[in-house]
Amino acid sequence: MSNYWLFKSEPFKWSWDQQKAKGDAGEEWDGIRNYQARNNMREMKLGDKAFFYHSNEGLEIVGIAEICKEIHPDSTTDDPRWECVDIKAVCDMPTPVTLKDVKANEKLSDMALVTSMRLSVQPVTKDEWLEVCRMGGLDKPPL
DNA sequence: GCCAACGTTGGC
DNA sequence: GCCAACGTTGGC
Repeated sequence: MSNYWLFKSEPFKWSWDQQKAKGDAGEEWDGIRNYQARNNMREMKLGDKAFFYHSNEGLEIVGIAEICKEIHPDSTTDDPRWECVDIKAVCDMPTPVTLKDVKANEKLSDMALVTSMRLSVQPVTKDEWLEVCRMGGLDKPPL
């Protein structure tokens, strides 16, 4: 059974468009220097799905990505503590789901996006996954 | 650009 | 091992 996640990115550093341009090759999700975020990445399995969220600007879930390489050393540092996964774009959210939308939805009140504001790599429950996909206009959510 | 929240570091 | 200082994240 696959699990669900959410990756935050500041679009002026690494945007959904840039991620999509990488296609199936995917891209290393490097630069994470937070233990909780790294620990979440350690749990990820090939094929797990994840929301791609634009922080700072946009403040919305813009697309769905998939883990295409499991945990490995972060190539941007020699510090062995920091590891990461690779992800590739799967599809756009037909309608981006904004942070405002998430906060306004009672079903999503426990979502880490709301409760752990600063965590940049978060777990998403299956219920949350389905609800956000529904809000985003995805009739057939990737599972 | 501000600043609150919160994670990390380092002195003791 | 506590906790103050400091740095970073991210919403507003």
